[in-house]
Amino acid sequence: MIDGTKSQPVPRGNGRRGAADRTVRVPQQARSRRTRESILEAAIDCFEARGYDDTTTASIAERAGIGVGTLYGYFRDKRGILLELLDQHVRAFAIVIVQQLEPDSWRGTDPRDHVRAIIDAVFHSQTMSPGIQRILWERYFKDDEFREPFDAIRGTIRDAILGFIDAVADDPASAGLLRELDRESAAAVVLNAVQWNATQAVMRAEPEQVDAAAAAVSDMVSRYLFR
Amino acid sequence: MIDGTKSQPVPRGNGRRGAADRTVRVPQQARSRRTRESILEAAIDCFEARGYDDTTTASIAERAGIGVGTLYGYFRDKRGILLELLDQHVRAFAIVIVQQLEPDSWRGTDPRDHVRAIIDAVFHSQTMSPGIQRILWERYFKDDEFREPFDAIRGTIRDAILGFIDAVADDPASAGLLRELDRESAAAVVLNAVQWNATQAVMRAEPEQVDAAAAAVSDMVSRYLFR
Amino acid sequence: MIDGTKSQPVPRGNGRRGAADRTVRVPQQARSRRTRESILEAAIDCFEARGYDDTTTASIAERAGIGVGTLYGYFRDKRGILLELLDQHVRAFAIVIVQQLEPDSWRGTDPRDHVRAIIDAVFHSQTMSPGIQRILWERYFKDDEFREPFDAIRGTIRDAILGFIDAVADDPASAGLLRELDRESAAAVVLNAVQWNATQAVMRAEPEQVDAAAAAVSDMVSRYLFR
Amino acid sequence: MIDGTKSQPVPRGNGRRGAADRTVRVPQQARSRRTRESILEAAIDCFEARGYDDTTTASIAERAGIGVGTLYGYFRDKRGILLELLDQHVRAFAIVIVQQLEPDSWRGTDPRDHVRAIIDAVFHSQTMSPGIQRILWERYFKDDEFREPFDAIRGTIRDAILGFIDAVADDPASAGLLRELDRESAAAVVLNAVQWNATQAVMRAEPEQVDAAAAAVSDMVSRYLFR
DNA sequence: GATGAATGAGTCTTCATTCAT
DNA sequence: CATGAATGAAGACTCATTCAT
Repeated sequence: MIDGTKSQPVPRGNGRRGAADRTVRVPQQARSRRTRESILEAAIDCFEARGYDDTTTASIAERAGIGVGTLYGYFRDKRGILLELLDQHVRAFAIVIVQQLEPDSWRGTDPRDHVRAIIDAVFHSQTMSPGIQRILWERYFKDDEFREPFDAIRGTIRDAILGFIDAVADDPASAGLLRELDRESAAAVVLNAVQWNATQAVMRAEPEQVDAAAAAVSDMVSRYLFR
Repeated sequence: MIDGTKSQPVPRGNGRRGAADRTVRVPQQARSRRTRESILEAAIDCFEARGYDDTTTASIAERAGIGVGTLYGYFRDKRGILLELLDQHVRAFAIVIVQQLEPDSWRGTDPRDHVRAIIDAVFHSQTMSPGIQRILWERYFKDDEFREPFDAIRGTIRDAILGFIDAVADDPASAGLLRELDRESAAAVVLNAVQWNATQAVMRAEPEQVDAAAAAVSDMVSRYLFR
Repeated sequence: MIDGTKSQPVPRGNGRRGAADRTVRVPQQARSRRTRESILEAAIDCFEARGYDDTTTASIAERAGIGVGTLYGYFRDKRGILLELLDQHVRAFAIVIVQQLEPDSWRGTDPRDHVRAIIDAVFHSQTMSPGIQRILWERYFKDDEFREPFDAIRGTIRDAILGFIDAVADDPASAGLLRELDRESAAAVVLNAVQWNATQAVMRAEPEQVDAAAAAVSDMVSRYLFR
Repeated sequence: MIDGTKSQPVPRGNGRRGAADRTVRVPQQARSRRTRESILEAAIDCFEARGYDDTTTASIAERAGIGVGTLYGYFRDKRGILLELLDQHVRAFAIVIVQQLEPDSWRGTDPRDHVRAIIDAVFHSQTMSPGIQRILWERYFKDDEFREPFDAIRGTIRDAILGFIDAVADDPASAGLLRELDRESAAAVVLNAVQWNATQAVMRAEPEQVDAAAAAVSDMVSRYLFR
């Protein structure tokens, strides 16, 4: 999905590819694709309602209106479904961020405004429902195989931030704007600061707080990066 | 949550109080206390080795050198043990932070230096082993009843930060040092930024990175709070 | 079972005849016959590699290069395939034995030499791969419906042995050669002794042992039957 | 069990000992021992009624009047129960045979009579119910880990037979009685001949046939071994 | 005739918790 | 107080077979 994108190499992959891929249908036909979608939707509903561990594959299948066996035709196992959700949601999200950080996206505007805009977008993007987000984080801490693709995506974003910082430094139009920094660390620190504040904001989901937090984080990051 | 509270009564307790406290002994006898300790130690070892869900109560009991039944004399259930661990470790940690943020601890010194010192301490405090920390976070996202006391502690720290900011504002010696801020939001944002960066640093555990990250975060927070 | 039968109509068939022969095509067309063969070959490969229970019909179909559904056009079910294998392999084997035991095959030669030759052939005939043989025996003990055709074939062979004994007794050229025996029991006992020793030899498959065992069994049987 | 026996080292063992023995209670207490027995009895009933694969652990537990979990406290798993049955039945049986073949058991009597007596005993010993015997053989062909202990026991018996043959050869009282033989092969061949004929006889279980078969096998073996 | 997606019944095993001793 | 045997609910996953295309 979002395949045309030729920019950043946001990491792909379902994990255990290639090995014993058994049956796992690769959906090309229309109906197949729709079945796959319905499973994913059903999974989201179930995961949000009862959490990952307490969701049975049977309940997902039932909600999707198919047999359990069918579900296993589309996904290797329960984790495979969540992995797909991670892929869909987080990657789509990451791609946007990465795109926004590319020079072409901001050249000509004030980097500070751009930072503010991106952070605002991060806070307000409802790409992912809070429920799934919580599940994703839970698995992040619990499941090593899950943390890997998750961290890969984080790494991609961090690199994009670093690229952004470098680009600002090199941009004549922004001469002298950037502070003296350990850019590597700065990129990571900014990523974490934004990510965690956004996560907390989304998880509490009080609209006003979200705006205030977004503003505060923008302020902090701008002051940190720029003079 | 514990919102107006300016004082810092670092929250106590085992969570589910009030229900039916049944047997759960409050150990006063020396031997009882030692047994309780040994359970906690055994639990830490097991949790770190295999994670929370994959640790059986039987294995904890065995490692502690007692019978399974005995374990249930000291803790309501498996979660009760982790809750206690949260209490012990996180509270101890929180108390130190809160203390450091009290006016008496820094009056006379440059607030910027103080911030740097505290953040440095947070990053380097080995209070909690990475393994347990990971498990604590996992439960944070998974278990509502767990999130509650966890957030309570976070609230306490955030309040302490807010108190610190207010104190700096009111301190004649620091006149004009503090930036114009939405202090409530600032406190929360700073807490999140520091906490998550520290967590990531500890979880990856590369010494140099830790130092660099600590420095970067200090820099960011100082620039944000102060002129 | 086929008791009085002196003639040797080596039993045919797929077993469950008469029920509802539904689709199961009797292949007359050339291509059909080849498809049937390819299924059988694929089944042998799969059964040998993973055993009967652990072989899926899907894997057989895949190896045969056809769809699962197609497979069910040629065989009633999974067991039907093994039944066919039993039929093909064991019957072919039985026919040879039975033939060798017919008077026309040995009249004129010393019966003792003939016994030795047949037993030698049984031990060395590679008619059936050890893998399939093991599976056949496994089903023999497990599946009543399977034991039936298997025992029918054994009965045929036993009858042939009995016929051989009788013929030797009646043969003027071998006058006085045969010992006084309960011929019915003798035939069964000899069959079992040869069969089981050959099975064990094949299953262990150590060349020298096979020769030694064959010689010993020949010796034993000859001494038993003849003066 | 039968521990005092200082003779032949009939192989012991439950297979997977030592590794992850988890809980598996070693029953010493009276009640424990009785529970263990009741599980074994229930298992025999179930295995005979429905076969090994079609017997659920739940049905065994139910018949034994205990919870499923309890069953797993006494046996590693379903196979562990059958392994124990193998151990109890086959070993007890083997020990008797081995004992009978020891010089002390027959010195002074005619070896031919002794052989006849032992073979008769083998055919008539109801040590093992036909149902379980069938199951045991089924697993023998199917389950590698099962074949091992089974073959170990067979090896022990074969060695005992070999010892018997050697003893007869060396016994002055039986001078010249033994035929010239490849004794190794002879021992194996005799074992197989007796074993398989006995198995078939038991599985068909027609009393007269059993007697006739036993007599015939005795005759064959005697003629083979002795002048 | 061929296909292969869909089906769903069926099973072993784990483990937190209790309670009789 | 300590013990540890007993409990039994609960769930992921497989695969032979069918049938609409």
